[in-house]
Amino acid sequence: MKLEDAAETLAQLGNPTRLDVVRYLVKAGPSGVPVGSIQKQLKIPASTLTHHLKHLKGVGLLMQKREKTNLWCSINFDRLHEVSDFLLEECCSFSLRESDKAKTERDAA
Amino acid sequence: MKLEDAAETLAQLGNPTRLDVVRYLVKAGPSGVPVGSIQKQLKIPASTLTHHLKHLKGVGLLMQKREKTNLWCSINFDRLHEVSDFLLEECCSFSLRESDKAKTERDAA
DNA sequence: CTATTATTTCGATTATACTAGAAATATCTA
DNA sequence: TAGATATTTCTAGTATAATCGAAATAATAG
Repeated sequence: MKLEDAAETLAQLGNPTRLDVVRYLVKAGPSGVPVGSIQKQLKIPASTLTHHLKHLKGVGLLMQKREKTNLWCSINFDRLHEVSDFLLEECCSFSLRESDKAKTERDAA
Repeated sequence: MKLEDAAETLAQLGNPTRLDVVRYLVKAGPSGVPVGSIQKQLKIPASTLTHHLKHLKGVGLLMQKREKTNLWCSINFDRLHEVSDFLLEECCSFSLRESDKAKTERDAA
């Protein structure tokens, strides 16, 4: 994942309203939920919600599928994983080293 | 981690310049690097860099420690983990289910 | 104390994002 | 087709962020 893409995706996740939506969609699971359910559950005005969904779709975090009058929304889990992986690239080995240091210090005490 | 804090932290990570800094600090490891090194390596104007470092410090992603004329910067790995954990809370079980589905489909074929 | 290097503050410009009501459109059901 | 429900577009107000040069401050070495 390129830095610019990761930054853009993280920026979209960095809005409280959108993060709330994402969290809701994660909990909803792969089958997803209609736009209207999100709106009612999270109490977001319809136009505001549409605006945010467009953003999430724009960075590939959101998938949509129409069924009758409802538009079902679901999270793109792979994308979410890509972003969190970007955040942690390389860093796990370092934090392990930190943990080892801490452990070593405890052992020495 | 509270949603508001996660959103604020993600928003700070969602700027290309800052994410570049974070990536650089992650690679630098726990010992960190001086502000000036970041500035030269990533070619960010000093005042711009100070501005971004303030943001990163504000959400607890950056730790600083003065040593002679240099101000050493290092990433707070724990904080980075907290954020990525927030992104993935609950979602791993779902993506496992998806993997299981995929596996099931492969097995059936 | 002076010079040097490192970092921050100030200030101004420019651009972009958030929010949500009202009206418009889309999709279905009867 | 009419009526109901779902979703989007339009629009406008308000707020916040990114950028960086110039000047100011901090910390040290000689």
